[in-house]
Amino acid sequence: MTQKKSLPDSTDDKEEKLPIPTFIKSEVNFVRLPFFALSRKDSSNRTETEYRESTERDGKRIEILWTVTANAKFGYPTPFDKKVHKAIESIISRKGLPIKNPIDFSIYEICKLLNIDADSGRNYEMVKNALIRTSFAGIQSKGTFYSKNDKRWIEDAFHLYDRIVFIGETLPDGSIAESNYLFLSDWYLKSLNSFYIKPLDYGFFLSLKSNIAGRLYEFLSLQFYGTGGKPYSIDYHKLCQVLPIVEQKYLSKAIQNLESAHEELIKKNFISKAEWCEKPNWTIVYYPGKKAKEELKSAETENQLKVELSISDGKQAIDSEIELSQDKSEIIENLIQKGIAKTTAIRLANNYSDDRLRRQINIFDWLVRNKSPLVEKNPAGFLRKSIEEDYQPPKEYLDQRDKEAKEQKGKDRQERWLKRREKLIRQEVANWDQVSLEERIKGRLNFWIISETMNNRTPTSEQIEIKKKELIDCLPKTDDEKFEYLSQKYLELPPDDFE
DNA sequence: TCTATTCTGTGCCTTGTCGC
DNA sequence: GCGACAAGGCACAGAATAGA
Repeated sequence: MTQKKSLPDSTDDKEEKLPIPTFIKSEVNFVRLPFFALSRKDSSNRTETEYRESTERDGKRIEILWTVTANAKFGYPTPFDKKVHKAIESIISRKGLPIKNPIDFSIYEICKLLNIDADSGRNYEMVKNALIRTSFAGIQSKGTFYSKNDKRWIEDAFHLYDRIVFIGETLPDGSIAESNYLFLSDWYLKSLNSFYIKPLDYGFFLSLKSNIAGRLYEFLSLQFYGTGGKPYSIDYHKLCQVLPIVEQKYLSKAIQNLESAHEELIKKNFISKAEWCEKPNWTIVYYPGKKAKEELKSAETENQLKVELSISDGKQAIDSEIELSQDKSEIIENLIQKGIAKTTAIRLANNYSDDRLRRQINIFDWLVRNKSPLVEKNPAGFLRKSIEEDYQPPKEYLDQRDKEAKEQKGKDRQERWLKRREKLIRQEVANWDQVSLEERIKGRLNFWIISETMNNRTPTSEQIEIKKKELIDCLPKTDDEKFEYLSQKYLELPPDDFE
């Protein structure tokens, strides 16, 4: 077995390759709305694709509908059929406007454009079947297909191709076809001729390996034009309808299904990133990459695209500042560190107040520190549930918190007293000279007299004068000595009447 | 217990090779 | 040129497992 040949790659340097136009003219309605299935399996299971939405037009709320129905015999248009259609668009793009029916083409040419073996009879058959399947798929539009020519949303049932006549078959005028002829439907043809087109890089489209990536490229290319190059957000549900892909029940599956396509588009710089937001309805935010911006710039300069992009009042451009606040980000980071999944952490942060989140995180931390059995088996699960149900803190937690609070209060009082004490002492140092020396030693002198008297050594007036002089001589001279001296007067513990 | 994620298998398609 | 066949890829579904 040789290496599997990848899907046609514009970078392949093969001989006999037909010149591929850089840009092809893709009709906007068919870029915006779903038509082809994106997987073989899906196309074999699918009989219909329905895009339904409630929107407001002219002040009225209306239901719009786009349905693609497979022919029972030929089946639903497949991803390969989509590539064949893109090759048809490529052929059309080489023709000048106005485009007229029928479009003559060769299957050889299509095979070359698809970069598949043009000599294989089987490939010829596949291309033929693709064109037949596409022409048999029925479309119903109720306010979804926009006719730029008529400036209105149409209500009609039609096909993408009205008729396909292969070489040797009879043409509508009775003559025998000498080439293959494709008759485009009226609405499609009118739309192309009224320049309701989105130029797409065909080489880039072919280079995308994932069918979903290819579909996202054309869809987002249009939407980025609508947002003026700003990020574009879309609900997952809606995206599933417009691609179309099977809608998943779980977020992880949804992410998994789109992951490879997103990675490919990021790798090829069409988008810089695709961000999933769980709230409100699994929203995906697509940020245009270098390639998308370049295309946008090119379309603007050429003034090629004048479209009415909005088919609904759904998600539009969003500003970049959808990012979370610093507080929320810190909380989310904290929750993730504690073992909660990122998506859940974001959901919790969005649903509950910062106070509640912080309170429960504090209780959780306390439980962990105290090796509580509550957080032994499934700590992250406990934390999530405690936030969701706003658990009351345990009694021990409250008791300890009260005790800590009391201790803290005592410490704060002590600190405030020490500051007050220092202030009082410094004030007294400053006012030192306002008090006489006799007054300063009065207390000590009296204390000495009482002590001597109690010991039956009642001092004489001469002895008192000597002691008085001695005490005055001992009084401090410098400010520092005065501060030290006065410190003895004020205890370090706050007095009972303090505050 | 419910929800989400991961793993694995299935069905279908594409591609290349080989032989008639 | 054509058919048969094998290998690999892809989207998807369901079972098993982990997490909340």
